[in-house]
Amino acid sequence: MASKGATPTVSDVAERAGVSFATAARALGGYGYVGAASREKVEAAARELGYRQNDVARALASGSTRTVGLVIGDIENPFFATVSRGLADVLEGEGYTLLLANSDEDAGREARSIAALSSRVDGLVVAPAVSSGDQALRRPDKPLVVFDRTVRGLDVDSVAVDNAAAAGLAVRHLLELGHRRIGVVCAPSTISSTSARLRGYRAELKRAGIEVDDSLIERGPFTRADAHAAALRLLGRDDRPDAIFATENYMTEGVLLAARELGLRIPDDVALVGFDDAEWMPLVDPPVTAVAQPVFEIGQEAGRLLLARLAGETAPSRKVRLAARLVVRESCGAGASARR
Amino acid sequence: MASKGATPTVSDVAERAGVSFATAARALGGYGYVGAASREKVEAAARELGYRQNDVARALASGSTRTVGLVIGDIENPFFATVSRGLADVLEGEGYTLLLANSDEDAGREARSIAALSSRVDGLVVAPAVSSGDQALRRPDKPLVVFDRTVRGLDVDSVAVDNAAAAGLAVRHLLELGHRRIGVVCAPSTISSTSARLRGYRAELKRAGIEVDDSLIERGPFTRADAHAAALRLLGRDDRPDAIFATENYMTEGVLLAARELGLRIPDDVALVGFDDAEWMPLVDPPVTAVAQPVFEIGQEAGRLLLARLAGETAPSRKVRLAARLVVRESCGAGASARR
DNA sequence: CAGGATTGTGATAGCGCTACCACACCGACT
DNA sequence: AGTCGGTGTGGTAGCGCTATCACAATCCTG
Repeated sequence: MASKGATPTVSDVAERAGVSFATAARALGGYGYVGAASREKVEAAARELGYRQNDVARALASGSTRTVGLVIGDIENPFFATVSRGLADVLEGEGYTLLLANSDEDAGREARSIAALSSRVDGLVVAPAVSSGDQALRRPDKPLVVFDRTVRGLDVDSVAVDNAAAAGLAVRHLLELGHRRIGVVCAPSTISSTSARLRGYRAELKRAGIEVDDSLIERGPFTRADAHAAALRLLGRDDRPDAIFATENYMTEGVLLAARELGLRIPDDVALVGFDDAEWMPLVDPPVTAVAQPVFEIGQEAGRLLLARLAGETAPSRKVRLAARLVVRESCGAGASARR
Repeated sequence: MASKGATPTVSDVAERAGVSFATAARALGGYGYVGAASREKVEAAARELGYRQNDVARALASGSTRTVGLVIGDIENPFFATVSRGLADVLEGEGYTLLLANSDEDAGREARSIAALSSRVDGLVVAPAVSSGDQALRRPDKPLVVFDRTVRGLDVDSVAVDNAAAAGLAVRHLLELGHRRIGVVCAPSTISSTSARLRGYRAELKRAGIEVDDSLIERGPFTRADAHAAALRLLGRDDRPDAIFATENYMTEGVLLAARELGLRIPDDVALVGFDDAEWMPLVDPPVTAVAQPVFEIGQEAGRLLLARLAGETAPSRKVRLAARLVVRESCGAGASARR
């Protein structure tokens, strides 16, 4: 073994440096006592041999992988992409790496991903696809942080905006501008953030004395294509609503696309308020009004919560609630000031 | 040890099933011979104990992690997000997991990510930030596939579109519509795909008998903010170009934003052709004409190349070149007709 | 019915590290 | 001098698996 062409191990370095395996391991691993002279010899030998430590072996021996698993619905969704960036931002600062798994918003795939990941990570960050949760989530043998959505009866750290209140913001804006028949294009309400947004929508209508018409709520699975189809159904009706609340960015895209195909003008024929802001929203015609979540911060906060647990914190679970804000542009008929 | 509260190991299962460690390991690991009776006993015991195999230990013992590392500039960039989706699509089918690292388009961070990842993955997929490459890339002890960009003198599998030709497509379109002074907003040309696109741009102008004016080429680092600033510089000039070629989606966003701020109408005051299509491009005012890369397929192809190497293929390196196509919408002044 | 192939089982040597222990040495106290 | 804490070093037991061996039992096949 040893020396040949393969990647050098601690033993190889030790031999070359003329010290014991234990000493080389300490110098290389950065633990325990090592004299200055030995350390230098070891470092020189490591450099000459091109030694690189084996993280897998280290993980097995130490019981810590320095890796965090992230399970999300879809990395192509800018919301998740940005969250993962915020998470990576915080984690990488502490030397952790991100292991990624797409659940495709499917409970089965999510469960499998969690199972597969959990033996190779120190902690997990998950946006649970189903609010009823899953065995894998219920007995987490590793620290777990949930974001964007919650799971009934699952008492773990979580971070999200107050979705009901944020949805209220959007609906109130529509109401204030005189819209009364407000439709909704949303994801399945098995997703807790969606159902919370729906709750906020209903509450706001009720407060305004408007009866909720459930037929105005179009649900689709969590994809662009489904959102598009749902929007087409809603806007294709004879008694189409005069405003639409899209509960998520794919849904907003779908409504925009459908309106365009149907030759409907926004906001004149139908107003639109979205949930989740995007870089392109100021750029479309008309610029889209939307609820903006502090997405990057959600990721960062999730990272901080997890880091605290990884550091051994045992306090009761924390629920971090971040504030969302409404970014008013022109798709609801407000401030049609400048252009058009 | 054994039984207590900790996660059960193969030994625990073996003991409970009343078979030897070796037999339990084979049944659980799915290798070697195991009789039907033993297998059942082991499976029952595993179920009762809630056994879950430890991937870290398996990786150390078997020398294979069933994990692939992906090093990209920025997961928030839809291009990379989609590629990673395509990659995951192919890899997960074979039971591989994705380990993700953002390089922020920085050579140093990239090198560190590669170093950190390479001891815990079976193979790497990288979009190299710098065309001159890096030590970590040069002596890959693991299978490596690069995509989108190339590295001088690095002979490894790669997949990308023919960037020069694709850029030519965009520039020719502008030329055919009568635009002569064509500016460029691009990323640093240390990125090989950017420099290839620039090469295509120059070649196309030359072919049309137009002299290249280097002052019309604005470079910025690879961020939205820099793209915006670069676009502002270019469009703010007294002798501003009458058309712009944006070499990447962040650059396209920047140009759109800058034009809007400057009160410039597209395509009347300035035409725009982008590189990389996006869902929102049909939605903006006017709909943006852009070169569309088969992004998902790039990811899939990278996955297939890597999988082949992982399976032991030793053929000389393959360079997969995919075709890009121009999606004509209205931002260059063409077919202001319907909107197809 | 001998003799080889096939199947099932157990024992055990690592994989490349971390972490703990024992020991030796040193200067600095009583 | 005797003893003690701090320091440096080597030895080595695992971490939870995979993989290989040796061996036994069963199965063909001529």
